[in-house]
Amino acid sequence: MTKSNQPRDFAGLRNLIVARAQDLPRRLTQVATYALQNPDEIALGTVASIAQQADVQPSALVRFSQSLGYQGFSELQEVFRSRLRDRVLNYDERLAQLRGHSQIVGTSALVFDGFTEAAQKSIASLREKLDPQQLERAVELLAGAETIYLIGLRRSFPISSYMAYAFGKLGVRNVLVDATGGLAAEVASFASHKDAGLAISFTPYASETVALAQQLAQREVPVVAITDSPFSPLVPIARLWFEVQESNFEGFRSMAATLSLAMTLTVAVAERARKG
Amino acid sequence: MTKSNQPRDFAGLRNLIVARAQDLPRRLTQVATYALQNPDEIALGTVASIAQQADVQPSALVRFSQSLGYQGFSELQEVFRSRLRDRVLNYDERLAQLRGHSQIVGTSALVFDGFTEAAQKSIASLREKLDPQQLERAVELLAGAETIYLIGLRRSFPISSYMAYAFGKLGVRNVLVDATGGLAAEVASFASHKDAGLAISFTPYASETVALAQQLAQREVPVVAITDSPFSPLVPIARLWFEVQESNFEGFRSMAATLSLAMTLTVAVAERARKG
DNA sequence: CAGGGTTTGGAATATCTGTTCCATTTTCAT
DNA sequence: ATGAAAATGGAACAGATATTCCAAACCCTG
Repeated sequence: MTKSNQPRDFAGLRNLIVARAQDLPRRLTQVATYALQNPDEIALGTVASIAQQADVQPSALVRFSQSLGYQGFSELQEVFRSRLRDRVLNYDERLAQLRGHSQIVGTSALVFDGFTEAAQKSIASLREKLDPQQLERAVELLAGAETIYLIGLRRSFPISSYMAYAFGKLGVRNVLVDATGGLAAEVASFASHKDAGLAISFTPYASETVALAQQLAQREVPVVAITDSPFSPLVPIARLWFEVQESNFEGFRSMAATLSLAMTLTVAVAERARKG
Repeated sequence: MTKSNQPRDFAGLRNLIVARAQDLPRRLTQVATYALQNPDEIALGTVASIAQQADVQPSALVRFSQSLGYQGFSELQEVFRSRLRDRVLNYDERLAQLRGHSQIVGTSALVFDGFTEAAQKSIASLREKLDPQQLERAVELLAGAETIYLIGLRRSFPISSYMAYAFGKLGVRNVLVDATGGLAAEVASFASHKDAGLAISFTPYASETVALAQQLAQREVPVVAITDSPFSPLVPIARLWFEVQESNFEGFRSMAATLSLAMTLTVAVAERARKG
């Protein structure tokens, strides 16, 4: 017991339970079956509530956890919770998880693993949340503009600069309002109501981005925003806005979902503009 | 208070929070923002742990819940938990299921679907192919450099500009060699063998990128390359190179995998450099 | 700038939760 | 059938948790 190889991730624990289930005492097998069939209950319930539903004593749950090598039920429950949690394991947890898998090849591999997982999760989550009609409206709005003003600084600059490049290739008139030369405000002042703006900003919202978007809005230029919360300062300014929540690893936010949305907007707008 | 219209489902609660957030006291607004941005933490954390992460007092969480009409925090938490229960599948399971069926509404949704699919595929494939030892060597090489010269134009510019931004934040000396002002060649001529270059280029390889990388290599500056084929003109120049094959949709290449690799390099290099 | 109400921090408290322990029952080898 | 070992139930306990409460700080309004 306490073999120190207790899995920290759900997949591993699942395998362990399946493997050990048959040569466990009767009550504990009962717990094992229940656990695999109701993982959400294990994750969210209390010892008492789970025991009642699984028709065992609370102590059986603790014993079950211990027989799997965990210190107590709470430790096992943490693994079930990680399955529900939209959080990429951190550095140490990742290390712990890889122990024994014998593919520890270096710390940068861990970082890579973390970032790719964060990217996958971000994209999956956006895919679930994005409202297609909202997307359609945004495309329509932007496609109708004479010129599209792209606003994205700091972390969002890669996104806006990508769009500027791609729009250029696709023959869509656009202006990348960036900070080089400090002419941003002047550039934005050329915009009219026939144009449109696309502002991208995430916590902590760069004040220049917000100011520029505001400037456009005041000139009655419709603005589409990509941001990360309903409380973003871009939201009250924007005609339409998208909420993109990126998973993060070690405090660094993935940008995969935002980039995918940006590419979508670029291509869809270009297509729409060409057709009508 | 206790208006008996407290939502029991997450969507309703979300709307309520968004609506009420602005006319709540300062601390409670802070809680509202945190709650919407970290719903999983609210669902799974304890009052103490959440309070710490949101940087408020535990009592603020209870007050927040009550001001929304709930009896206490636990009641509010139950709603956040229901959201996790309803989400039947976890990310990996969902990822597998997404393949193929997704109800598509408009044509732009189709584009979105295509791009996210391409991004997911690219990341998955890089995850399989990437050699951890190669990654480790690249990190070591770059971390040892006095200054890192970042070369990426056109389509690769978002990547290199992201790295420049992140390196800057992390205190790693770097120069983004871009085309603005036509001074690229001069900038690159400052590099010495104590520095390192990172060149990013994909088909059709921008001639300036290749030329700049070549210039660095001739000055005995070691160059790490990110490119898409063993036949890339960067390969013979580079000390080390990564092959990143991005899936494409309608001829537009995803950049998700490249971006993930770029983020990995940035963070891993910064960490390595800090340690020595 | 004074005085009212509101908001906030932080300690005190009452409740709930996981865990332990031990007497009782079951199981199984002899 | 018998005794030892393992498993089980259930109550007792220790610790953690949500909640309450009150004094201090903070805003406004007049």
